Amino acid sequence: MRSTPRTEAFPAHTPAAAQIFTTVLSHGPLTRSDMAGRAGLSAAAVTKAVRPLIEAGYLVEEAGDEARPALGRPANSVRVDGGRALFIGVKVTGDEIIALLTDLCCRIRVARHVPLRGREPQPVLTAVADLVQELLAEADGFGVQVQGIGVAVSGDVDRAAGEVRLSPFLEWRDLPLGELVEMTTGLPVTVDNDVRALTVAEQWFGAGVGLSDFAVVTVGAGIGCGLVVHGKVVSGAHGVAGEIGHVVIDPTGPLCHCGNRGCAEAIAADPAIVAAVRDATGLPVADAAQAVELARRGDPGAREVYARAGDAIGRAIATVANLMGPERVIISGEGLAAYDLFAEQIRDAFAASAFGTAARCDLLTRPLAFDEWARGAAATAIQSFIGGPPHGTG
Amino acid sequence: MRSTPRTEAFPAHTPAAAQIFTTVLSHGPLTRSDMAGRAGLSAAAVTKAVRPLIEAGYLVEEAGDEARPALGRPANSVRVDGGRALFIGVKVTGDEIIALLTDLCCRIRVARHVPLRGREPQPVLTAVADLVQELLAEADGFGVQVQGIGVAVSGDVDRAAGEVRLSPFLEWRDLPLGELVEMTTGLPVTVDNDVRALTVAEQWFGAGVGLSDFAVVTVGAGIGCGLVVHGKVVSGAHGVAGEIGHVVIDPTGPLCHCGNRGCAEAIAADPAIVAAVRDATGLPVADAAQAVELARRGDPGAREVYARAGDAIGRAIATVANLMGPERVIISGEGLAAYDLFAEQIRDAFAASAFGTAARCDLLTRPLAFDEWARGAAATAIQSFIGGPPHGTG
DNA sequence: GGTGATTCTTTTCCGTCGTCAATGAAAGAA
DNA sequence: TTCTTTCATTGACGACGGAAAAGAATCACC
Repeated sequence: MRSTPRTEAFPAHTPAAAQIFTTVLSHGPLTRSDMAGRAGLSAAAVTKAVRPLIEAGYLVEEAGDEARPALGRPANSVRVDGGRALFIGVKVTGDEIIALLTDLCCRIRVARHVPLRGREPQPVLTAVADLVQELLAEADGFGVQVQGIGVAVSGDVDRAAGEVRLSPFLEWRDLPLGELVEMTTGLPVTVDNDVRALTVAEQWFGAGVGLSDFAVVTVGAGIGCGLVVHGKVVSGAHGVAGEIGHVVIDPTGPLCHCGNRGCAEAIAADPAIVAAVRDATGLPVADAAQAVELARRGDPGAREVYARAGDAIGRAIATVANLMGPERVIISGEGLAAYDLFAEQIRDAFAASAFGTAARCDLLTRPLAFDEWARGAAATAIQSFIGGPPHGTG
Repeated sequence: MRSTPRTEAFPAHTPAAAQIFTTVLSHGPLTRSDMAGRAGLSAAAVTKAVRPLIEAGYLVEEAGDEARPALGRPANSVRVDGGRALFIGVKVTGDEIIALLTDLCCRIRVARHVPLRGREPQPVLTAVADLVQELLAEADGFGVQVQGIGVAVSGDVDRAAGEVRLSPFLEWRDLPLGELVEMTTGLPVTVDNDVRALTVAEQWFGAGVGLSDFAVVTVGAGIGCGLVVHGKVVSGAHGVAGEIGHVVIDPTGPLCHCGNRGCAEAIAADPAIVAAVRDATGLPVADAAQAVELARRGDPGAREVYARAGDAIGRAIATVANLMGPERVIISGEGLAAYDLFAEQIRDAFAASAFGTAARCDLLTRPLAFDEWARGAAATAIQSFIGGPPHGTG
């Protein structure tokens, strides 16, 4: 039997140190004067912040011999030692659990997933605990301690309290998930909404690095949106934000489960597309993969459905851009498998609906690996571990 | 001839002092321990921050003899001395200029407005300069120095640079308005977008006090929206945000000047309403006042137009609520004169379209006096004068 | 009218953090 | 070798805010 995992504290005792560290984490190897510039600190402050982090092994000096400016003392780059700590990210969906072991740089070391039968908290918790134990065993193999667990769940999640307030997919309500997982694992647990977790991953390790205002739009079983404004992920006063799926695109459109007609989700989410393709073609299309295939083979009905979906997504994104003026929108999600089928419509609809300079916003697609959601969860765990102030603009 | 105005620096040398001051400014008279609690500082820090502000006359001790808890040393309340400094707020619209003299608490002392003939920068600047001179003369009468001028303009404004990048109403482009007004007045000038200015006024002096996430929606000649997220007004990466007017409500609706169909502005802004009422009734309705009157007298066509407008506004607000989860939405603007005609539809449409806990968001109407826009401009001037970090959550 | 209890406020001391300016270090250039 | 350039470190310093203790103002009680 394994002894209870021990976690250690991250040695960033000052806000500046945490800021320096996240800067290096996001922007790869940096020289000390680079850090000073990006973080808006003096060189002296950087030296003082970096030393304990190097001593603790979280940062390492790098023999940065690339493209020196040939004059003056060469700069010493510093980078994060990803192998210094491990984290576990868990994504719980309605029918499976995905769990990852990642390093401090959020690089995936091991991935596991198990199908899920029941949705009661009890069996789900047991399955999560089992997966976590497996990954902890793997971590032992690396000889590195796991410092935290992130759990991502769709729905209304209170990260600070570690509680799932309402998850329609899982039919959970007011579940102190963080506490429960903490009890079975003995590790610090961060619970967050899945889209927000993905947004954190993009902000720290992805296409949102260095941006203070951007959005992540996910297309798949549902349509979601994570927002970063003023350098921080938006949670909303009541814990819910980014509900782009229920932006009404066409008041005469199909009925949505929320009760309205023509929500983006009722037009462009996978179930809606499958249903619409079935309607249009009369064929017994069972899932999104079949719908995509049909469209790729040129079925006009199916193609039309995808065109409409792309239009809806583009207009939903334009709505976000008009309201918040992000610098970039990152489009992601399982639904991107069909991107070739609606890319044009998304861009056209966005261009037509974005108003004024909002149209300057940069649209970026990012194919979503199946384990990306769990990676988001790991990112929240890393965030909690490092603590300190939220990611700045640098 | 008056001597060149001299402005003084605000004596809040530490961020904590500025925070304390804005807390008192927004939350009225406060005892020192109240401030400490709200600002998250120690009592000692409050004492140290308050003293220089009292010495400089910006704060004054108040004989707060109301409802003492009967035990212990009575608390001394402190409040802002509004009369300590004056500010000028100017709102430039397509056909008139409104200028206000306000005190430090943004209370209006004197209001002036003049019609505007040309829209060229030159005559507008002259008119602004004349109005400002008049108000400076009034300020002399109070024996108090004017410490800054705020100018609010619709369109794309870069506050930091003091430039109007694009104002469709005024047909201005890349105009260094701040610099120009500063030259003619010798006072520090803050230039900002009109809706954002109004939002600042609500955040510091209105219904947004103490909220870290809220929205201001204005209904009138256009439909606008100011957003506060994480305690700061959202400006967007490209200077534009809150373009709620071009959220598409009904893709089959009337053509909007932006080129799309069924934008909120194309349904619910004054010109759209007037046009629709004309269409519906066949009467030569000239302006919003006549349309309102017609509807109030029970004309079914006009009533229907207002009902549709209310529905559009409610859905636009729900879109904002779904995306950013504000704690409150403040509805304002000249269009509120017709509030009785569409209040019900706004609330119904909002309730129907707001998803999940976003519906908990609190809808508040705030009748807009004609000079409220200029007051927003004054608020931005006050904000610039005080400097320091943006308004916190407290 | 003391004396004590209670609460608000101020004072004093102290630790922390980050900047400034000077110094040291590592290269290439002259 | 010596100078120049750039990066990095050091130590002195000052600003800021917190902890704790003292002071102040009131009421309750004897």
